[in-house]
Amino acid sequence: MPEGHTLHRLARLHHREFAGSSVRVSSPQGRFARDAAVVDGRVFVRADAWGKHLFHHYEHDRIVHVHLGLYGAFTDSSVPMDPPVGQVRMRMIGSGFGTDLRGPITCEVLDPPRVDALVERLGPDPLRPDADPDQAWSRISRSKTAIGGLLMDQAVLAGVGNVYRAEVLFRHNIHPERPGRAVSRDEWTALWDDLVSLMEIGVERGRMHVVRPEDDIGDPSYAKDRPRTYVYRRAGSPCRVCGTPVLHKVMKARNLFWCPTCQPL
DNA sequence: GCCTTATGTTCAC
DNA sequence: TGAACCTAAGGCT
Repeated sequence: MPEGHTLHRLARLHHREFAGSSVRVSSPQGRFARDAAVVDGRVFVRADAWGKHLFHHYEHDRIVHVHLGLYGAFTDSSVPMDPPVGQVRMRMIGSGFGTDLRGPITCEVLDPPRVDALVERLGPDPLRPDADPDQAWSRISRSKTAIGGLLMDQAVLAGVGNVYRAEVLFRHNIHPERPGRAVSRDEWTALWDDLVSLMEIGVERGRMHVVRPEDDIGDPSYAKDRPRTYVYRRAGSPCRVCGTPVLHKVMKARNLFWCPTCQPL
């Protein structure tokens, strides 16, 4: 589930497993081969994440930038690793830990100025301690755009994706199509604080957990492999709070879900 | 074996 | 606004 929490969890894992020693980096599939050769064998200094972007900092100012896109994923294993299976864009082998990256939308080597330029285009990330929610508020409070769209705009807020978008708006009884400037300052503060805690839980558990215990009532048809949610992917099912069928529409090519009773316009 | 689906982004029109 | 793109899994035939 590559929303911001996934990338921060990966950054934490990669930092723990790779930082401080050299890493073998290759591209079994070939598409990252030229860049892999640049960092192969260098010392891995640190990993960090901003929004949905992951950065591996190697010695001598070379940074591997990864964006998972819709279905990129890392598969971890012990060392020695088995021969690569499928389309492995990047293989990393450390001492005792290795990982394969498949299906990212971006995997490239950058220098520090290019990383700075990239990060400059991103809004505050609720998972970063230095994040300033006022920066997002200044955009939201002046915008006619729907809050559901603004939360997904990485230049406004970095790291929130379609699931957190739907769930946090439900938790605060805000209709996703309400204009940003019709969101009050207090509502925004509450939304931000909630995103911080929900996404931190996501990092800790490696899985989204957004349903309050008192609302976590049975839903036997719910697929095991997706997070238990209030509205995301629950179109037609009764709202966990009021029982009204959850609504769905496609908005700007993304699936949007909400409860018309709990989230009146 | 083929079709659909997905938590995202970018580019063309 | 729609299409394209990166890949794998699940449901279907």
